Amino acid sequence: MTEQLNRIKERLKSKGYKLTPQRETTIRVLLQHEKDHLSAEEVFLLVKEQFPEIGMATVYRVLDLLTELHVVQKVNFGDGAARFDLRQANSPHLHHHLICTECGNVEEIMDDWLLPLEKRIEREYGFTVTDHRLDFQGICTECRVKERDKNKANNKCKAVS
Amino acid sequence: MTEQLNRIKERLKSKGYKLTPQRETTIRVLLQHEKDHLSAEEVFLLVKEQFPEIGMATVYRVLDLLTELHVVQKVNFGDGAARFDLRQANSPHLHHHLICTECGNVEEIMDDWLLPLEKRIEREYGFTVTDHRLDFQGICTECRVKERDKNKANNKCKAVS
DNA sequence: ATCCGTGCAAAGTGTTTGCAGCGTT
DNA sequence: AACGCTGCAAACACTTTGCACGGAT
Repeated sequence: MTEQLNRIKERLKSKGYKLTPQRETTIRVLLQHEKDHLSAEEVFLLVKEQFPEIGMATVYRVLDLLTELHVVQKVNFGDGAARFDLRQANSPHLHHHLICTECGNVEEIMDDWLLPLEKRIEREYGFTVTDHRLDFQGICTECRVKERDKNKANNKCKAVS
Repeated sequence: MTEQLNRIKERLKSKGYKLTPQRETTIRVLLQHEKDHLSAEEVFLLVKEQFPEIGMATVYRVLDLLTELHVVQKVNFGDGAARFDLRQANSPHLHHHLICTECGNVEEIMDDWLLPLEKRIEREYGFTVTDHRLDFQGICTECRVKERDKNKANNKCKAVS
């Protein structure tokens, strides 16, 4: 984790960007919430706890910067706000998402399924892949159970009335 | 194409929605631009040509409706605006996208690569997949050529100065 | 002295909502 | 008369921008 932080600091410096307290705090927050998919506003609130003077605009600027440096990836799950996903250390593979359309929960899966496909795309389409994104929408286990129970209840009511 | 239109009309009716001129025109526009990935505003402008009184809000409402009916899918390529993709007739498979980060061009590929993965997700994660989305970002052939030429030019200049 | 980075407020953009009016049923 | 659908304008949510200030080089 400190190692990751150093790696990122290095990358900032090597591109001529300064490591300001705002930037460092933002990076720390992102590392601490590696598993979440924070929106800009969520990042802002978390950073504000440690650095109350910061403004939204700065957070947006830092997030843009980190996107440019490939430290995070901007993703969009369809709820109005962009979210930011920390990228894996030395790996070219992003994780994929299982997005539940009932409860909005997002689960990550880390399997590495797409490399063969990327090779094929390079070959067949002449397209150099730098990134990919694979999301599945559907119903998670919990919601399927809930849904089933609800239906049962409804049927009971219908039977009574 | 008329066949598709009828299919969609049927689906509207079966869910108790009316087929108004606004809705029909919007659907026609979407069918005519099957290959594009129109934003709400682009749809609006195209519909307006045939139906000048229509308002943006109506277009948004129709697009929401069609999303709900699984006629289109809302996608987001990261350029701020949602785009709407006509879904394939009787096929559960969506197409995938090759998005060029240089010129913004979006190419579609229709291969059907993900069905085995979906099965595996159902089995291993207990997650019922209803939809998926697979996009690749990278550099398309044309941009790679341009990039190479530009670099050549730059190097020439450096050599001169 | 210059330049980069910041905070604030204002502006911008894409999207949603409230509401009165209209046409069907 | 009730209801679904519409157009308009206002509201909204997220993001970007202009600008003056401050700190580091």
